[in-house]
Amino acid sequence: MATIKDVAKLAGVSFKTVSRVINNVDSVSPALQEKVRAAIDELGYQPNLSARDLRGRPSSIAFIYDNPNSHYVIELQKGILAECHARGYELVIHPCDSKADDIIDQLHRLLRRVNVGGLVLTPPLSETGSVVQALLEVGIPFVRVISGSGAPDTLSPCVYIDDRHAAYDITRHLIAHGHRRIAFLSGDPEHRSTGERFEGYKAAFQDSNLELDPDLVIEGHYSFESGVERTKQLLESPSRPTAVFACNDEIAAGTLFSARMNGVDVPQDLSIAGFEDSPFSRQTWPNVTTARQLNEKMARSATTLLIDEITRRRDNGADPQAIPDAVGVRPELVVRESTGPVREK
Amino acid sequence: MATIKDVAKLAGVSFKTVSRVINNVDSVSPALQEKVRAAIDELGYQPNLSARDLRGRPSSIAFIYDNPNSHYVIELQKGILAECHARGYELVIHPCDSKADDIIDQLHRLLRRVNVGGLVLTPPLSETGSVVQALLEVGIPFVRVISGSGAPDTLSPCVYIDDRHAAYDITRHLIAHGHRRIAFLSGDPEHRSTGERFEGYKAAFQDSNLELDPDLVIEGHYSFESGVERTKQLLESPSRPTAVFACNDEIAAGTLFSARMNGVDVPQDLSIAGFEDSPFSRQTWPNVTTARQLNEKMARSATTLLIDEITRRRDNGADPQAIPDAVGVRPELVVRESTGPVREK
DNA sequence: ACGGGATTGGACAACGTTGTCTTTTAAGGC
DNA sequence: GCCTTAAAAGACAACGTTGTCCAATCCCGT
Repeated sequence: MATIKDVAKLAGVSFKTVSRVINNVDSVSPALQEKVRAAIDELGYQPNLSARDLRGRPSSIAFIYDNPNSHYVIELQKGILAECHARGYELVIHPCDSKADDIIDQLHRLLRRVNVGGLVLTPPLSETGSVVQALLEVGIPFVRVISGSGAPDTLSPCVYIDDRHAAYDITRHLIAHGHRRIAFLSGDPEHRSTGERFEGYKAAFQDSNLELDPDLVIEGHYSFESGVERTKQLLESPSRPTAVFACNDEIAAGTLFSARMNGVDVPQDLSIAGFEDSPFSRQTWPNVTTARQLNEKMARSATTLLIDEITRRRDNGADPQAIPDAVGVRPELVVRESTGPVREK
Repeated sequence: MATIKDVAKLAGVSFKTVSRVINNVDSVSPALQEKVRAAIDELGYQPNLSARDLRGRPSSIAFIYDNPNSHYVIELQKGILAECHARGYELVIHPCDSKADDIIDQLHRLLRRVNVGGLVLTPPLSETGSVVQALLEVGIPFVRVISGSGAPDTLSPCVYIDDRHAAYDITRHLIAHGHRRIAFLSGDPEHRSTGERFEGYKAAFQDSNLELDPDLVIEGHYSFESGVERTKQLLESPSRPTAVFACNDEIAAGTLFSARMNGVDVPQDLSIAGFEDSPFSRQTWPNVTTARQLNEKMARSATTLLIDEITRRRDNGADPQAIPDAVGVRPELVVRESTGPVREK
């Protein structure tokens, strides 16, 4: 119920000055700023968002999602809300069916009804061409959270999974445990993620001033069977590794299986690391060390980008620091029982 | 971008008439109503919610929650959104920590910032006295979703789980399979839910014109052990039942265990029904027939109540039909393998 | 004391909608 | 053709905020 004028009265200044303080920009003397802020605190004043919206300063963003996995959605929502709250925005949520044929229409109606400043799109919507196209036409800012690694284009800012650095982290973890002969079990070579993960693996060796043995880099697929078979080869070869970095948890599970079949103890004889933090990594024994996608963090980063973009457009061009096209969020290393130090001889 | 005036121009009427049509009430001739609606459709006009808000017609409600179970939250959110959408409202979501000591303050700030018409409270917030108290003082409408059965008070409209009717449904299900001797294994007698479920059980017998054998009504607790022990007694007694209605799934699991120990086949020799659709009911073999809480439906009902209340207050007192204090949502019967027809002799 | 620049105040419009009036127009009954 | 009534239009204020402009004030150095 407290308005800007109440604040002004309490602070003993004109309501115009209060407005100036709230939107910081203009030149207000520090003394007055102090007084105004004190009055705001005392009254617990909160600017009325509807009034701002009406005046053309959107104070909300939309979160559009279509994902059956409630856990995933809640994590994203949490991240988005955290940033919204910190920046004084509200969130409008809009679950939908990305395959509905009136999806574009739904979005149009939403954008007419509530004056959102921009949108956060998540998979699979962020990868639906027609949706992206429609938003570009409307000219409203939006950010995409992309499931794959790397940004597909520059149509809008993107947040993606930084596979490369995560792979780097995993490899460094193994190196730190004294491993030097670390095999790389690749996923399908045509998948982008495979290449990214390999780059991280390679970089870790370089940064540690270690030589990488090309014989330990094994091409394969993202499957349990691939892990089983390739590991068998490795264990029978003369240049046996002391550790394996599998390109995903499924492969790692296969590696684990193969090791057990061959009487190889994990992690005493062989350390195994996976990637993805899928259920696989917890259903094996020992549990597999892996890298976990930080969905909440990705969502928060996306929201940061979006709000930056919104304010940049409002303050028209004069970008203090350019807003990046894409931001990678580095998955987190999850150390479990499948990796350990090299066995003493 | 389309405003009321655009619609008016297209329909060839004054913008005031359009406003009247949108808010239906006033007297506008059917012919004009038709024209206006056509224009609205053609333009895809959506009223600007911020403007309405500002004018004192809140067009959003808040969903306040604090629950670690993401699945539960998503289900509720889905139900609330469905109703909001149908009634032209938007949703403001506010996750929070019900045990934070500034929780009341958080709510106050929220209510100042966005002009919500009311709130939907879910457990555990709906059962936090200080929160309910604070909202009453503010005088804003709110609805509570209550986890227990029955409404605790009349401070606000409530939505609760209709245990009684669900128990009725389960008992009727057993009766329909030819069972006449159906034991009732109660939970802790001091729990409200136990009494409610017993009432449903009793009513099913009455409606079927059957006599209820008091020897088959066994007092117990909401525990696996209680189920095991009480079932043992029952199986050894001369008046053995052909079916058991356990007050929750945990008891039912105990009953199942006891039956197996005594060489009793389920469901051939004994049908068993539980209550709650907890993980227990799916982890046993055979899976237990039970009653499932419909969270989405509860949330939707709550939202219906809330929006009804908001509009009632706006149109000031003149309540066309009174809004109920409490609405029960009847859990759904989930038939699984643990219940079947009475064995032929 | 005077000019100049920074700081603050005041007046006003605008955003899109609804509520309250008053006025015009149309329709229907004698 | 006149009166009554209902339907529609019109004018205006209001919600809280921001933006634009201009006037008023203050502090500073000369």
